[in-house]
Amino acid sequence: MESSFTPFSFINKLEPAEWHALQGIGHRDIYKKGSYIFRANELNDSLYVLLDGRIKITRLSQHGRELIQWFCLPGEIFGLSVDDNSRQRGLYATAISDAKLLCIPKCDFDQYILQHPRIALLIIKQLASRLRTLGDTLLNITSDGAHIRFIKLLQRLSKFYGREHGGEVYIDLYLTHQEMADMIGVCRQTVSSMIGRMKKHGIIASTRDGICIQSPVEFQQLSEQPDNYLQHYL
Amino acid sequence: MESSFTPFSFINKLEPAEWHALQGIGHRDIYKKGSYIFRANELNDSLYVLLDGRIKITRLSQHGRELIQWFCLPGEIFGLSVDDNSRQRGLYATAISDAKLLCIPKCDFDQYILQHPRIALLIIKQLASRLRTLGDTLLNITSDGAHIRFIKLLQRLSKFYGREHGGEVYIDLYLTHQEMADMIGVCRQTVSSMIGRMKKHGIIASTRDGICIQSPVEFQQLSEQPDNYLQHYL
DNA sequence: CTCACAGTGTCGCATGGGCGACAGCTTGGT
DNA sequence: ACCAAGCTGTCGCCCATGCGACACTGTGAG
Repeated sequence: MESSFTPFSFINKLEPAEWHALQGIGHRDIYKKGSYIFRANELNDSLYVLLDGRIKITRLSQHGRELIQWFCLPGEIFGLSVDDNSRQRGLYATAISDAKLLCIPKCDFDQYILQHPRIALLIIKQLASRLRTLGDTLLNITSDGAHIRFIKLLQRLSKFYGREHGGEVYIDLYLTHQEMADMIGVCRQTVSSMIGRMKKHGIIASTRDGICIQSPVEFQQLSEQPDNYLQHYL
Repeated sequence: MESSFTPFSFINKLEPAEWHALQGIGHRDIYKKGSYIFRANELNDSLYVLLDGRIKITRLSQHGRELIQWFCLPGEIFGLSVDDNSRQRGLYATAISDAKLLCIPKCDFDQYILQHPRIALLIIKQLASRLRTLGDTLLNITSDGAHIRFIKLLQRLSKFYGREHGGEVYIDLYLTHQEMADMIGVCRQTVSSMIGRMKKHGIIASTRDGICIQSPVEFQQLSEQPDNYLQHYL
């Protein structure tokens, strides 16, 4: 289980000795599907490394709307964004499948970093990369209409979770329409109807197991079309 | 000039020796108002510390829409988000007033971090905090209508750049309506008319020098109202 | 097997807010 | 002092999307 991690794995980048030391300062824990690892307003000074399972990181608006910021796959580190003053983070982490975690108290982790400055560079790189991704998403959401938002969502997903096979790209991540809607800030029905029309046009296929982009090249071209073209073509 | 930095200053948190060492690995440079420090697709391996002046960090959509992600004030460090592979960052940094910078090659900075691991913790904290802010913005933009987006923008701005004086909060940052629109993904006219109506209601005052929130408490309450209430009240 | 519930497909309506247009204003350059 | 260029205020039209409603399907628990 813990042997094959994703390309974004933090663990993969550690030397065996570093990884061993890290395990020494944390403890392992198991969370059942659907349970929270942390909540927005909890006082909580831990960091987490996901060993197995899948986590979603979300925010909640005043009015109950959920925004999914990203998914963590095995090997990734998360929970870095505790605010030192309030000791809160404004985020929720929820296990979307049973999950095995390494939990590390923040103060111990800080010590660990001081002793292993190389790791600091990894963390900085990782945070910088998330910052870029999040910024992309923000740009996408403020400046594009529903169609392009959705197309770019699929592109991000396939970049992170995609698997190519015979010219098609499979996204092995089962997401409900509601969840996708929550990632791009549109309503569920809009996602449903976009998927419906894209299926009709043979651009994507969608089943219980995930979504498949049938022609990545054509799909790429779609994302470059102006919004109003898509509205009428689709 | 370089003596009084903002509360978010990176420089302020350095020991004199650390700051001295940092200056040793960088060189100073001056950018005129309106010029780019870096562009999205430039190969560029530098980090920057802003000594004096003001910088805006933006992204550009395919179709020419600009999104302002944040402003840097003196003392802050920026440009951390270079992608190691592409050596690009997808971001623009523009001097919005004449700016004095310390420019540091990334590889030297990495060495510096390895030698001063304490700094790494500062950087991590800083990035985590930006990540939180950006996530907030994203939530705000996906789940709220124009009014609340704008109100929360003013709240963020006053948190970062505000100055309290006699129960009122002054935001000493001159922004055009267009710029504010670019920060929350609405069009210029919408911002203009919201400002107009809020002025009429005596909630804010806006002049050439910035915006003033006349009653922060009342303003806070506004942000908790549902969107449709605001649409009719304002 | 069957019932309950979660997820999906699809209407139709109401409306928020984008966008063009254009008339004042400022402001800075010469 | 004057002009050009950029910023602001304000209309009005119109369309993409949100939202309620409801029927249908698939799946997991008992």
